This record gives sequence, structure tokens and C-alpha cells, in this order.
Amino acid sequence: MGTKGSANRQRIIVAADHLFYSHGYNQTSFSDISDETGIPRGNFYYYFKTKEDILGAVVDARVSDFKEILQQCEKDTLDPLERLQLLAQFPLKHESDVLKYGCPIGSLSLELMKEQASDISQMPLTAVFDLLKEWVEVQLSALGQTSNADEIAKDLLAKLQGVTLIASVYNDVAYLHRGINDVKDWLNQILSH
Amino acid sequence: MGTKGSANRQRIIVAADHLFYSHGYNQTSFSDISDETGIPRGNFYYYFKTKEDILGAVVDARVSDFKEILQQCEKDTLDPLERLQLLAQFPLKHESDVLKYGCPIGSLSLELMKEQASDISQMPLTAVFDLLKEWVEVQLSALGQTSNADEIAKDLLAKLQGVTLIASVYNDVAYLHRGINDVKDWLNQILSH
DNA sequence: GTCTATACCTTGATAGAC
DNA sequence: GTCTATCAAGGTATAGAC
Repeated sequence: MGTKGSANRQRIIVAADHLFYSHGYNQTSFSDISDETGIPRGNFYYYFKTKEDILGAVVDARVSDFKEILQQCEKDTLDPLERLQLLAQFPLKHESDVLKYGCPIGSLSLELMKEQASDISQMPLTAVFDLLKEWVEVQLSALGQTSNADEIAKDLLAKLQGVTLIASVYNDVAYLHRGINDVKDWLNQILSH
Repeated sequence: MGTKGSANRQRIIVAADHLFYSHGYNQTSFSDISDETGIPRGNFYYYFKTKEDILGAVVDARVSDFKEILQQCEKDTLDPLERLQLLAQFPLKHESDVLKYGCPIGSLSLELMKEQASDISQMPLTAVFDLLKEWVEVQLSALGQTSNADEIAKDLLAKLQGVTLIASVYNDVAYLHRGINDVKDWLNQILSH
């Protein structure tokens, strides 16, 4: 296999993914990734030209991960409403991390939308958000919600982001659970026939 | 007046406040603050022992700012429900900044809850959130909502955070307006007699 | 109180041996 | 392909002249 699938390259991406989440992108140094992988700092440049390239690879990896998650939701149930419920309660599967570091998508987006030294704004930052939003819209269309699918999808993402952010700020597991239940209730209310 | 109220100290705080918001705390260097104020880097240490001390002063300043904002809400109307509406639509006053950099409180909290080199987690990060939440609870109590004031207050903060985050991710003014209107409608729905 | 010069460290990135 | 040594730049922080 080519360089793209190198085992070391993959280990760098996995470690960077974790560190970008737990420490933030800007606060993650090559030394940090080196410490976690055992791969020397200078060796990274064989696999990636720049730190931004690592970020790009991490974003790609997250998109792939979420594609699998969404496919699993589609396998678990054929009912679009139930699929949306499954997506809504997904943060509970990573409860402790969500409380400690917030939502990986939301927190990274917020960090990168700030003015950066090297303008990184042209990156596919919203790639994961876009993926989720489009998938939600597909489920909504299947439920007959075609005209305002875009708005409902944004509302769903906003509600989940809000709940996870406040839950993490107050380190409040109970609120995370209650808030996500409220989101599911809201989905039922506006979508059940 | 003492050192605390020095004009230079104040200028540093104001510049740091802006930069922590637009660039992020970790991405703001002493050089950045120096460039914006004209005060030499080395001079900062006369007013602040460390960068974290500047952060503390900025948080204090933001708490003071929001105290004034809340007092203004109290002056503008005596109706607690209308006061909550005023708070909810406050982000619209800083529309363009909110779209560019997200919510100053939410984004800073999310940045600082990540694991830092010097553990900054003991800081009063949630000071502004706490101030807002307690004020909201006071208004709710005045409306007879005493038992679940804590939960409703968290819900209000979560909804506002969610709307501002999604609006900024998609740079979508229209959604910001619509989302905040929805929050106000929600307040009316659960609180109007 | 204000400013300059600088120490010391870490950063992202490069060069070149093996 | 892998690793070491090193670079230039920028970070926070300090010392000391004025």
C-alpha cells in the first residue's frame, strides 16, 4: 500500500485526533503527538507537509467516523424519526469526554473560526457539520418535512450543541441526560404523525 | 489612585479582552497586546505577574460589563418576562462579532476547559455564566417559577449558546435572528400566564 | 513608573546521515 | 523509510537602566 495508508501515518492521525480534542488544536504541539506515538518530531514531515495537513487528515478521519456512525443508525432502524433519536442521543456514548472537553465538532469549529496566523478558515471545518446536517435533512424528507428541512436540521444541531456546551461548562451529567431527552421529545413533538 | 486603576493597566485589559475574543486566549501573545496598545511587552509585568493574571482581569471586566447590562435590562422594564426577552436578544447587538467569533463567554469557556499546560481550570471561568444564570433565576422567581428555576435557566443559556454557535459556524445572520426569536417564543410559551 | 535589552524555552520546520 | 541534529522564529518572563 502507498504512503497514504502507512501505519505510522495512521497512528499520527489517531493521536492528533485525541489531542486536538482534549487539548485543542493550537495547544497541541508536535512534541505532544511525538510523546503519545513514540514517533520522533522530525519524522512527521515525511507523512505531512505542515501542521495544517495533519488537521486536514484529522477532519477527514472524523468525517469517515461519522459516516460509519450514520450508517449504523440506518442499520439499527428503518424509521427516520427513530434514526434522528439515535443521532440525538449519540453524545451520551461519550459522556465523560463530552463533559470534560465539550463536543469535538463544536469546540474545534469555534477554535478555528477565530482569526488564525495562517488563515485556516478555508479549511473544510464545517465538513462534519455539513455531513450531519445533510443526513438529518434526508431523514426529514422521508418524514414528509421537505420545505423546512434545512431549518429543522439547524435547530437540531443547535439544540445538541447548546445542551452539550452547558453540560460541560457545569460538568453536569444529569443536565446532559435531561437536555438530550428534551431534544428527543422535541423531535417527537414536531415530527410524529 | 492605586496601581489597580492605572490607565495603562486598563488599556491592557481592554486590548486583551478584544484579542482573547477574536483570536482566542492561547493564540493571543504579549506582542499582539503590545501592538494594539503601544505598550512595550516587558512592561506588562509591572501590571500583571503572568498571562493568567491578565486572563483573570479580563474575566473580571466581563463580569462587570454584564452586571451593567443586566442592570440596564432591569431599568428598561419591570416585567421579568420582558427582561428575559431583552437578555435573549442581546447577542443581536453584537451581530457581526457573534457571527465571526461566536459567543465570547461560550467560546472562552470551551477553550479553557481543555487541558492546559498550566492548569487554569481553577479559574473563575464560569463566573459570567454564573452571573447570568443567577439573574435569570431571580427573574423566574418573580414570575412564580421557583421549583425549576435552575433547570429553566440552564435551558435558556443552552438555547442561546446553540443558536449562536450554529449561526457562527454557517455565518448565517438569518438563522441567528430566527433562532433568537424562537427562544423568545419559547420564553413566552412557558412563562406567560 | 516606564522602557530596553535579553535570557531561556518551545514552536514548527529543515537537512542530511543511515 | 527512519532517525538525529539543528534552524529560525516567536513565546513568556526577567533584569536593570532611566
